[in-house]
Amino acid sequence: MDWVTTDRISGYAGKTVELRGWVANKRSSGKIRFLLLRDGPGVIQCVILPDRVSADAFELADKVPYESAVIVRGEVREDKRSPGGFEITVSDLKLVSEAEDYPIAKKDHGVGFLMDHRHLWLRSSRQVALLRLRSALTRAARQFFDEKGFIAIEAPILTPTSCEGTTSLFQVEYFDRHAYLTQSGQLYGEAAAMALGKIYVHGPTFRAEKSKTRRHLTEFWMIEPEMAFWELPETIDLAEGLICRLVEETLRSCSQELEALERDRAALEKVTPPFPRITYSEVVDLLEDKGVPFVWGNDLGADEETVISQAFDKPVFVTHYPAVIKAFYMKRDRNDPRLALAMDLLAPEGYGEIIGGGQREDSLDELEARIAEHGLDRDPLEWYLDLRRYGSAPHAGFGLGIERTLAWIAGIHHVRETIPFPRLMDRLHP
RNA sequence: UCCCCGAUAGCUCAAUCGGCAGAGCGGGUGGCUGUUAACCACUAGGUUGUAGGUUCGAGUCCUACUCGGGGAGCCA
Repeated sequence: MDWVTTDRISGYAGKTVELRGWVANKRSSGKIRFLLLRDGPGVIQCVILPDRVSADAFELADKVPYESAVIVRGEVREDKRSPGGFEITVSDLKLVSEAEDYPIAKKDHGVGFLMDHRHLWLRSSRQVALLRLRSALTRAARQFFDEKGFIAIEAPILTPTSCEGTTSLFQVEYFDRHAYLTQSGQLYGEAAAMALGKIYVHGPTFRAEKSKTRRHLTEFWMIEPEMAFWELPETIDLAEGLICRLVEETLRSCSQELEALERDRAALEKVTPPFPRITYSEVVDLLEDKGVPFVWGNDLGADEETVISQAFDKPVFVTHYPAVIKAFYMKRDRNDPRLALAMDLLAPEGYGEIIGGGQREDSLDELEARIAEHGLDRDPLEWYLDLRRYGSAPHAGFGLGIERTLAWIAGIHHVRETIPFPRLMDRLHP
């Protein structure tokens, strides 16, 4: 007898199969009992009738606690009354492991309780949908770069110093000295781009900022492409292509997940090229038109980002920020040295910045001056300066935040649900 | 670090003006041959976050603390 999973069940109509999974729910009506079996790929309703199974199995169908592991054998039948269209008429039900009282009920839980039980919360349909969508999203992103000839590289997670010199880092003991958890793979990505041409880093990132918002985690994942001999405009095109690909792929292959998440497809269908591209200075004018007080030279806060993203129904690129509010490695605009060749992509619906990047400073003299201006320690960056000493070339790249992108595409409120085990300022467990 | 809100049964919450601590879900028992977060009946379940204060009387008012949630700054 074949062990079949629910995603392939439609090919087995009329056949007797075995399914292995967990008791997601059960209902009974006297002499007929229903058991919802969750097997990972999906959920299927199993019907237990007293004249089709042993007395023990019929009894078990009533007594088996939620989330117990079971093996079901029975005939696959198409039935409109069953959620999902197919159901199993059970001929045998075996208990693999009886569960203790399951803490997560069918309804009404607070976020704190669910986060304490994250290891079990993952089993719920919404979380399963989110994690499947996350997997589809990272797969699509990597395919997008692979198809274009990008080489995947890994950046170190333990680093000797800060990449950007601004944010707080997690310090760890490293033999007789200190090391820091990386806040970006970018600098290493630049070195790899000089070796391989076009590369991307897909890896974790750590920020010790005491941020408590729906957009922040202390540990999150980025995909960071870096391209030698590329400049800002084509880098923006690449970012636009990536986002469109991710949305297309979601709409094409994740309909069930979007439905489970009750995500409005129409909002995603609007995400087609070209995205609006506005400069920082134009943003200042836009904010003025909207009656939001803002001074040129300040960084955009959450309120400003919300106003900007609400002015458009697709993601919007903001470019040419004042250099002083951007990282030391950003290349200055030749036409206006106050500006950096930077670009951020703001997601619609208030999800904030999902991409940040731009063209890198490729002049040794300029970069040395920036390091000094930012008050950074030069010694640990000598290797980075070498990239400008030995065949420096224009280059550019960006970082895509996986969790924010997923939160936006999935239409969920908080990024903590977009990663299996979120790390937050006040939460390191489970 | 700052601002706001909260903590009552295993879970989600209610409790009027300061006056007998309750409901739904989950658990247990029983019923029901097509249920869809099934339903119906019965049942068990409490040091109201901690410490102090005001009061004849505190879940309710006051102070401190602890924990949690939301937001800001910073950022992806």
